[in-house]
Amino acid sequence: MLNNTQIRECLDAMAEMFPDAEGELVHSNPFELVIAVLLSAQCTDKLVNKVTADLFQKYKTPEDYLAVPLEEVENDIRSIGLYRSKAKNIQKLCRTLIDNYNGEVPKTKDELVKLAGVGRKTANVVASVAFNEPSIAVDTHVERVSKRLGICRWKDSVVEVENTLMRKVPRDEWSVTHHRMIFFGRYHCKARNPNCPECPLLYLCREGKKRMKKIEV
DNA sequence: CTCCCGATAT
DNA sequence: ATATCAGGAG
Repeated sequence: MLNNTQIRECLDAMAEMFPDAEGELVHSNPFELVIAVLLSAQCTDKLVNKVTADLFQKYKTPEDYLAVPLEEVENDIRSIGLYRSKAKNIQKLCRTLIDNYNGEVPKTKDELVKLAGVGRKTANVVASVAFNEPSIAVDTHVERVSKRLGICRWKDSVVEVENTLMRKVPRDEWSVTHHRMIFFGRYHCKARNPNCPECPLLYLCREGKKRMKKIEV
């Protein structure tokens, strides 16, 4: 397990590698962001952006998604994958926004997680990006990077990873750290082929050292 | 825990 | 061919 100094070194290295890291889901308001993040489950940001380019032209409001049959929404997001549950969740979410929130996206995480298709990770992203509430959304990249480096334990749940990060990272760095960890995981510490040989954190990374030994033998 | 699921990289 | 992708619901 890394100590506080080592974790600080991780944050600094990531800041140097990805100083401008930020969310890559294209959106122009909180409602579009919720839809985009909901769609992004088990799918790349790039593909989500390709689909939402047309989707957000066609559907501007919660009412718009409810004005067409479920099958039409399914068809409009089909290429994303998991499209049946996502389409159903979108319409259900829109119904809730209209019935309970005057058609607006609620701002607190407690309210956000109650929306269909919105779990802890999506709620954290929306709260952070749309409403400037400090958050660390633990997605596949944040989880993998935290575990490889040794910031948390391999068996930790995503909630435990999130709690550990919130404890170890200063609150005013939560949102940038979250985005830098995603970039670090997406472009450098990749799931399949992590770039350990060129990693500035190799000297403290337990998984990296293990992998480098394998390569040499 | 399983299921949902198409696109893309390797 | 198969692992992986800004996960969430049942």
